[in-house]
Amino acid sequence: MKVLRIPEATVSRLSIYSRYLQRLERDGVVTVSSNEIAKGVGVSSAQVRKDLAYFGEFGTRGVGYNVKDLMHYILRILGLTRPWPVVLVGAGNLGTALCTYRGFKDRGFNIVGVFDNDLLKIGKRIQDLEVLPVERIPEVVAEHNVRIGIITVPQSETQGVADILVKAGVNALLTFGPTVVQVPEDVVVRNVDLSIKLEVLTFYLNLRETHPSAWFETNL
Amino acid sequence: MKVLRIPEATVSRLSIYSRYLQRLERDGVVTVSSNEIAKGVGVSSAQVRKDLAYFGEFGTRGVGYNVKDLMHYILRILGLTRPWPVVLVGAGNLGTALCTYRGFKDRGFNIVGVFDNDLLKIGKRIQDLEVLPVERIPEVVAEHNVRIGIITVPQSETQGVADILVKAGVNALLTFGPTVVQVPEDVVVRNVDLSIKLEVLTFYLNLRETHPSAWFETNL
DNA sequence: TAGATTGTTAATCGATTAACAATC
DNA sequence: TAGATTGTTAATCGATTAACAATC
Repeated sequence: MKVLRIPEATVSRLSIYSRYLQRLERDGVVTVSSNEIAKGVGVSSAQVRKDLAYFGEFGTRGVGYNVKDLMHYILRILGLTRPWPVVLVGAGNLGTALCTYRGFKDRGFNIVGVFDNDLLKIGKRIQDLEVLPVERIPEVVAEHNVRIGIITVPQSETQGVADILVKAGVNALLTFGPTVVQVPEDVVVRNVDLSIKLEVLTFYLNLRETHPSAWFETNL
Repeated sequence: MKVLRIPEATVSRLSIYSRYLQRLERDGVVTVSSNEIAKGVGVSSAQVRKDLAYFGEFGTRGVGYNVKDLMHYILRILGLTRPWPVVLVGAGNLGTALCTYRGFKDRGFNIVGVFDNDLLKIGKRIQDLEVLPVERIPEVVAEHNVRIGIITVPQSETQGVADILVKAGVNALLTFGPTVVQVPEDVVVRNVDLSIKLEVLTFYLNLRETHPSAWFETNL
């Protein structure tokens, strides 16, 4: 039984490599070395080769990698060679921001449904989508075979919305804020807590103020 | 020369512990053990004790930690015992979402200025703030002694805005999207790329589809 | 062939965990 | 004193890096 254990950091870096390769391709570059990729994105060349080695052999010794091919391989590893329909629950400011965020569409994420339970928001148009009541989640998820849900409702409602999405068949969730949601173990959840991000900054600023900088070293 | 090397994960966890402690305090809990904190936030109790041990001895052997005291110690470590003025550049949907996000104010982050260079947005009111032209960044940063800037402008303008902020005296930045900004080495930058987060999800979904699940194991 | 760069192994580094002496 | 839990050390685990044989 083959066991493949991939560091999450590797997956994130693959995503970064693929963007760099897209830029190289736009610039007409045909071949690239692990060393160039490494410099381009700020990691070591051994790291680049190791990350790729988890998934196969994509280069030519003595030559390097074909930009277009490698980009395509990585996109395939990340599952990005096909579009992913996504539903978004919570049509507040953050939800609206994510709906209009071009970075999603660029990578093949299509928001196919926006939901809210606020009567003032239902019926509103965001881009070319109408905000629908939460009750219609199962219908839209089934229709588009949606696997991914983004939850941008207030913290207190996040668990409830997660339950509805999971029941409807969604098996990957992106949540925001300090919430931790309980889901069946076959559902993947990732969370973005912007306040924690800011607190990493204040920790660092505070440390530098309270202690002479020469005395400390952090890996932040 | 004392060298203190703190894993960034430790800092993030401290932030999580402090929220959990706040909840306990609201519930009137006086004492808590590392084991209870661990269960409450989903890490090991050794991890909790180790994270705290970087900064001092906060507990009583045989008893545990005083909830209120420990919470305060952690907030002090994170630099959160004082308010932090923050400026936000980019008054689009994401910027507006962050301005109205209560999670920031709850942790002492006060947005004291919102800027944009779009004439249609300048003068608009977001909460109790008026959107100001980018030219006024130095003035506001100086007036409130701002150390932290959040950049929510389009990718192509991020570097330029970072330069303006750094020149104005800001030394911590939070950026969004796939951008990597160049800053002097005394400036701390953290980035949130929501698309990468989604790609971690698609990687996982894709892996499960393309390979029999029993054959693989990831640490995602 | 000489030069270059990959793929991979072994060494290193760093973070987490287990275990336990200290001590309330 | 007996029971509990901390603070800390040493062991373990896992990820990164250095180095080099393979090979274009």
